[in-house]
Amino acid sequence: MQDAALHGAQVPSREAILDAATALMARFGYAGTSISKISAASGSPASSIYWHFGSKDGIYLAVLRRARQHLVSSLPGTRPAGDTVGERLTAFLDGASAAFENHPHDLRLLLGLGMLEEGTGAAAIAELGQYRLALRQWATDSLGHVFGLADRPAVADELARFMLSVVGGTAIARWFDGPVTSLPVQQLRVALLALARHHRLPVDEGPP
Amino acid sequence: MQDAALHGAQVPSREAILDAATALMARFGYAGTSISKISAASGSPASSIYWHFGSKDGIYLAVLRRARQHLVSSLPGTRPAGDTVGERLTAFLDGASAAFENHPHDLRLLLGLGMLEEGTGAAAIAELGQYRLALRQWATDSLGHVFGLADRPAVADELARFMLSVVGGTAIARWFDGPVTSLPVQQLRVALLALARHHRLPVDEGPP
DNA sequence: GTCTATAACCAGATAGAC
DNA sequence: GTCTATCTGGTTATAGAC
Repeated sequence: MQDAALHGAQVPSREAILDAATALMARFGYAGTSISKISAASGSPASSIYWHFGSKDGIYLAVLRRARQHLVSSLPGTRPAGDTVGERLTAFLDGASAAFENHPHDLRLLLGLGMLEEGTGAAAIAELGQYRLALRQWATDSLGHVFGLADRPAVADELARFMLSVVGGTAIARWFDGPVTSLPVQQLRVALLALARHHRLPVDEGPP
Repeated sequence: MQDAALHGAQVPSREAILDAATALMARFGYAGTSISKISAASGSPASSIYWHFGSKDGIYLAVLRRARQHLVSSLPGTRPAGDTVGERLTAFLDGASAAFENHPHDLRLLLGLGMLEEGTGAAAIAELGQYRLALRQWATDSLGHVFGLADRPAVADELARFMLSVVGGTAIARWFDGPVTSLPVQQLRVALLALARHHRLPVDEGPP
């Protein structure tokens, strides 16, 4: 497979193709997105697409890579501000909610395209794994900082998994219900605090 | 579209076709499943498939219908047993976890095939909505009974949505990680109890 | 109800001029 | 880097014998 990076030139059409492919694949999935649709949506002929990406798998891989970069670089830092657990947790959840709102495409790509196994290249599958790992790492680090869990990584990991389950489930609900549905920040707050207490973590919050 | 029901005959091949189509669509999605693959997997020629279901949309609709029936009929009743909130909640979550383990196909169909909008028939989309509603109704009724929420339906609905978000997110994690991942029953228990307390519901459980 | 055969079309991918 | 033209194969769907 050829790649524009090897040729050194800056290619505006490359980005346009990626934009179109991202939107289509987030909507219709990998199998449901054809080269000709990408061609029509981006304005570039099919041969240009192949010149840039070599194959349909190549486009998919490039789309995933860019989506991961976009999403990860839009995440807030892993040290949410605040003097108390409650403040830091609020800051963390607000940041997560904002990222959730601003990157529906990228999330859908991660979630919806998990269905491939056969029929797609190993590189794309690996990229998907990286995508998911990056999110997990971010959540684990952030929650570790919120609750002061440097010495209890297992607990941080458990909280992150639970949190990401809710994120994933909410993303599903969103693609049925549309943008009305957003992250249930309040419930997540209550749930995460309860899980922290359940692990006997010091949580400086009582009933109001 | 024709339909075997109109012809009155019992058709064993119909079920075989549906079995094959269910497995394939749960794995590869709607667009990724072709008639010829269903034909090869079920042993019936393509023309038989069209005789039974009329179109690819027709197969999809029938697959969804049957998956919904299977899943819904496998759910435990909406009145989990127990004298205390804690006991009823445990019974409810154990039942949900069992259904989750036993019906990965049916859940995947619900979740993964949400990506269609265009390109698939309106009837199939409506069926998907029914599918999802049935699950929501079951969760709402069950949690209403667990916490005694006959007079506070909004709270029951909120708890059900939160619970189903976790279920959906876990289903996603499962199709990355495989059957190792199951419903986080313990965390769900802690979270749901905390949300109930947050709504000032009487919860007969303190720290042990 | 199931078979073989096939029509009509669209998919992924490539060739070669420019 | 982009264009037009094209090849090959798979796709949905149908026709008509049995």
